[in-house]
Amino acid sequence: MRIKEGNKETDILLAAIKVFAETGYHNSKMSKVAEVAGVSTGSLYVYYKNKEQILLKIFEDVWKKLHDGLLILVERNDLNPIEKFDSMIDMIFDAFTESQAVAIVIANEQHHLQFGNPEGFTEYFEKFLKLGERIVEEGMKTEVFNPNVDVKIFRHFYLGGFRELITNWAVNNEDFKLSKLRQNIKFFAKNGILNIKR
Amino acid sequence: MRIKEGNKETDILLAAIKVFAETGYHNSKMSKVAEVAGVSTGSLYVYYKNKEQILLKIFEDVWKKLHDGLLILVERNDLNPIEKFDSMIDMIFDAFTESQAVAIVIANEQHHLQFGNPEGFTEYFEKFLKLGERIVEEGMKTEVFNPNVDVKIFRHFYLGGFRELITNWAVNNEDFKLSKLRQNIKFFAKNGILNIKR
DNA sequence: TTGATTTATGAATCACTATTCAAATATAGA
DNA sequence: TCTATATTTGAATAGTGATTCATAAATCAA
Repeated sequence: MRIKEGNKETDILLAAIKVFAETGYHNSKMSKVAEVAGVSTGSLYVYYKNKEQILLKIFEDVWKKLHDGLLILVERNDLNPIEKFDSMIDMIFDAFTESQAVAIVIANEQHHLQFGNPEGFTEYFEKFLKLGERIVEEGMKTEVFNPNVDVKIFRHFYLGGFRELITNWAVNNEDFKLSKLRQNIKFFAKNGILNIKR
Repeated sequence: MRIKEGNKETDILLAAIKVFAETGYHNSKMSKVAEVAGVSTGSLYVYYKNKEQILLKIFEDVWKKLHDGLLILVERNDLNPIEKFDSMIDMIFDAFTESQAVAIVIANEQHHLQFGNPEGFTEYFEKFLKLGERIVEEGMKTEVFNPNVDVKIFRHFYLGGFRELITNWAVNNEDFKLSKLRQNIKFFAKNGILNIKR
């Protein structure tokens, strides 16, 4: 019996993230991924069924991690909705600023995956959204959040803004200070949802 | 001498918008575009240099139209910054809700084009952004807009939100009422920028 | 009607690259 | 050491689809 040397599965995934981020999924060659991973092209197909499955794995990992984190947050009862909302933004922010390459891949390919696979490309993404909505709806019940805001519209709008901003940071990170980005995003998001009497 | 019959150039562009919106630029075949346009594949190359040039033309048309409209708006001196800001949102909203297919193409391919062509994929997009910034900065000078907001961050965030929302409307338009979308977008955008004393 | 010129065609070309698979290699246990 | 089994390899395959170009068709002017 022979044992696998090293961890090619991980090597391949990391290489794919790097290559996809640099040249975009569609323009990335499997041979390049293999080269960066330090394995043969044949090995790619030992660990992944095909090119698209590699991309899906990248997404799954990101959204699963976010989902699991958010699940814990939602179920805490020592925090009020505003505190949860604030933590949620931090959580998303941290997940995407942890790796510029991952941020770029997610931002660039989410659309294709999301609308290309009608059944939903990863269950964790859908579940993650639902959890986020729960936090917002909790806040609406106690009227700390504006109950007139449409949750679905809110979610699309602010996630879209988030995405665009993070991509631009990832591509041109000298233009943005991360601390300022975080502060601005929180400011925008809260202004959009807090119930403010004027 | 022979005169061209009909307007194949336009037919091809409209067909490309339709096909690209349905299957995504990368998965769209030139033969399909030709079929929908009712011309031969050879004709595509009489009117456009290659596939990418067709995509670029779609973008150029959209951003040029928006740029020209915004230029007129910016230079009016019978409107204050808040009124201009409001009109600007209407203008963008109308441009993208006019054609679902165009909205989908723009939303899906803007990233690839924007970051694939470092010199800027269309001058009109850049100029359009500059004009928008001018409106915001005017408002900051008179302090009707919050001068602490970073214009660049604001712009990326709200355009990103806009984009995400419009795409989802274009793909699943039964989920969103257009009037409600417009109202919500204005609410979010103004909440993000207005200088409100609390 | 004819010839010149422009426009349109679509089969053939050509480049590209994801994927396969037969062979080679490495390891563990006997 | 030797054999069985698992792993790795990369050249060959195979499918795709953008683009080309020789040919045909249409129009106009003479």
